[in-house]
Amino acid sequence: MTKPPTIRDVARLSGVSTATVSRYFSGKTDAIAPRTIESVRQAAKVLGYTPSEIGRSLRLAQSRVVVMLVPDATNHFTADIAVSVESALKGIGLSMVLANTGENAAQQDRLLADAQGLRARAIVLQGAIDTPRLRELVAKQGNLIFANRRPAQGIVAPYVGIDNFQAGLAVGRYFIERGYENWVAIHGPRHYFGSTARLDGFIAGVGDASRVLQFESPYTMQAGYEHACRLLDLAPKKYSVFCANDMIAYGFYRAAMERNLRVPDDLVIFGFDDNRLNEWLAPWLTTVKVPALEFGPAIAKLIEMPKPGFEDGRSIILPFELKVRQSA
Amino acid sequence: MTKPPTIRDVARLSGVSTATVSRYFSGKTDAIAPRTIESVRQAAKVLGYTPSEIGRSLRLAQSRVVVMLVPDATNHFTADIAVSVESALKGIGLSMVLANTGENAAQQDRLLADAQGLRARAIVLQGAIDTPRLRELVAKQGNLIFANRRPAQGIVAPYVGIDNFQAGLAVGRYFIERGYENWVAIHGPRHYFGSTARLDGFIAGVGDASRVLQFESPYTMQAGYEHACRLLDLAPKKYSVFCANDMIAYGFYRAAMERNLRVPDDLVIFGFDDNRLNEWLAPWLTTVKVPALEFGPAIAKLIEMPKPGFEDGRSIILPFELKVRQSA
DNA sequence: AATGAGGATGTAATCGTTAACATCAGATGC
DNA sequence: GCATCTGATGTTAACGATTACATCCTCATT
Repeated sequence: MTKPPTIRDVARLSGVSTATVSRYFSGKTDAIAPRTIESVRQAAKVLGYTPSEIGRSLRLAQSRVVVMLVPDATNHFTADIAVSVESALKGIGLSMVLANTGENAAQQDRLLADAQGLRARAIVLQGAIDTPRLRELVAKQGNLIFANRRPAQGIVAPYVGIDNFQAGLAVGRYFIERGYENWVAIHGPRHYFGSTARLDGFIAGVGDASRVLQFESPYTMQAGYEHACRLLDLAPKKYSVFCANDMIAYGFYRAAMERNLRVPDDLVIFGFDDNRLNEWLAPWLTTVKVPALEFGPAIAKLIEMPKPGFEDGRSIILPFELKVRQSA
Repeated sequence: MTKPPTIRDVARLSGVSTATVSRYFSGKTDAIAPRTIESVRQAAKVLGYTPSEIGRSLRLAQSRVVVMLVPDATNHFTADIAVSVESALKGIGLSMVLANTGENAAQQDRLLADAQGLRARAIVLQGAIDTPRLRELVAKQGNLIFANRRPAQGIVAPYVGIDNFQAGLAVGRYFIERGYENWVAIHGPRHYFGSTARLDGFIAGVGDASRVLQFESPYTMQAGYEHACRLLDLAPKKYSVFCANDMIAYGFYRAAMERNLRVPDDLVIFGFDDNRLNEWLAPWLTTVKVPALEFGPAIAKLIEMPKPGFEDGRSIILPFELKVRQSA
């Protein structure tokens, strides 16, 4: 209704200068007389004053906002990472803005511009698409952090996440070790950095690219379902399928169920991420566990690091784990 | 690295005043000569200039940020609403900040203060907890919007969502119609406004409160699971269970599976929300469909509405739908 | 009593943008 | 030729906070 009280209103009411009020709200209380502190506190309370983050940001040329760009906020794994980051950031006094790129390069670039406009303290990208604008921003701002997928060749910026190649490798080796046949890899979109790292690792693991059926796929249940339908109807076999994430695996599984196929007797399915739904809704899914909740602290640490930390592209590699369950 | 260019830098480079540059970036281009437009455009591009949202917000005493407070961002239904709102807001030039209250009153109040500090254009609450601070804010700022759960008695603010009482009523009537017995209601926490509206509706629907076993529960799978274990072990019966949301229903179902109970022969389960996972992972779940994707446009409309819209607590009631599947 | 130290507080410039108002050049009307 | 108008652009005072620097006061010291 009425516009919010400013530092000046508080100063006037408590009979001090704006400088003193500012000191009070920036925690420099040991330089203020106790009586003054009390009177400022009172006045602020009476007026219902909250310092304007905007005024402060302008003055300090530094906002407390961190922008997180995600390809799909309804992906449970993505959401887990976002929650973890948000809560870690709050711990160091920062807010998180979440925005969806919808796996769309133009949309991503628009959002990057927005983030720049907000003078974001940092920009965290879960699944970035390689565009000129992105490269420009990395070079000029140097406050971008790549989460879960490494930046493309030639982009120097810190990365937080597992080693996707090694994870793919581990799955591939597991396939060999167990003697699985009819390998299928449903991998993520090629425009995502590191989306293919998993695939490359997997191929290195099984040791023979020519025997791997490869499909490029969006990271959705729908896509997994469709790939499965095509595959299972055209050339039914006992496939061993490595899916780029759990969503794709869910979709694949559903198609298999509809055809009365059983895991692991008629079909082997591997997912990736081990999002928290698995425990409840897909306790059958063998997958690679990525520690979603460790992203927040790692990213917070990176942001608090003095600038040089960004510039030399320091990264934090998290551990992964093969989670073997019924489907393999 | 280097600090970002300002409007002054652009003005200097293109040889015009800051006012002209400002006009260009606020879209008042029809008052500028075409040649000037071009030179400003060029200069901005060369410098990589993006207007500072902070400077603009300060000057306009109005930010373009909308804060959304959610009790649990990893709940898929919540995430769907958030995505819908975010995308609708982007359509009208606003950004969304997402924050988790973690179902915690103190945390909610802290976040409300943060939102106030950001001078948020609006604050959207998915599941608000009734606190003095909340009431104060509603009265003083008048820019709060309640989503999915109505505000408590005495709080006048717009609401977007279904009529929870009517939905509960429909479920209760369906129970009667189908002749279900052994009614159980696992309802949400009492401190959520409207959490009990569903329960009250349900009781009105079945018509006899004394025959309804009631449990208060957090909105989690874990909680649903635990309630189910206790109930099914202590006094096994063919229960007909109305869960406060789908998560609770998932947990309940898992416990039932572990005991080799089948739906609907040994057990009837109703969920609530019909989040998008159901289609893929829980195609058996009977539930009340709440149109998550309609929240965004509705909320955007409310925010664009001139102030009086807020003040008289105008609301948008969305339709719901009983989605009967295998579990009932 | 004069000096100085040091603690508490005030003054004022500044951050990047917008917009009301001022200015100015050229076109128009008489 | 002068007044007037119009369209393009410039000048400048905000917006709300922070902070370097200045000031003032009180004591302690000599």
